[in-house]
Amino acid sequence: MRYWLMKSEPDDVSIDDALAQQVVAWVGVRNYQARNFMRDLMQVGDGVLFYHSSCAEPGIAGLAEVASTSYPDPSQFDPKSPYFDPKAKPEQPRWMLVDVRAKRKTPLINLAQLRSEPELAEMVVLKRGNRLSITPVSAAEWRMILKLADVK
DNA sequence: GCCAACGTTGGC
DNA sequence: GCCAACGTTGGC
Repeated sequence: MRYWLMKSEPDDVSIDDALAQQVVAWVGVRNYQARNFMRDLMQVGDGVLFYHSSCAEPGIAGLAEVASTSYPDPSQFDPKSPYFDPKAKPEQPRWMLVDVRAKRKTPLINLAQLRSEPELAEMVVLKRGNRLSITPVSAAEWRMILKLADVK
């Protein structure tokens, strides 16, 4: 059982969209490290912090969980998709994804709040220059964030 | 295999 | 829109 932070642009898929759909396939990850997290480490039931990025109010916006093991991201094979990858072949896919089940919205925890918590100082997502869209979260960080979100 | 150029991310 | 930081590409 692991914990993760997964970034989504709310203009694309917000926590509200995810809750409405219940389960979303996490399409479009095109970074090998993030792919490897999904492919090699994620297991059904892992905790997910749903993070809004590239928007007016970046921060943690909800809670979710990993709902499948990994499988090929179908968008890599679709020439009409912005995520199309001409080098990917169905018999040898490059990009994998998992399904994510949205669980609940939280009061938005913004970056200033996250940075103000000494216990969260080592969070990967807060590290300078970090651009990874999926980052590991420790059990202690997870508990701290549930506390900040006032989740019992 | 090096590394400069280029593209992308994402907060501000 | 700016720009720092970082990943990827491709010529050599």
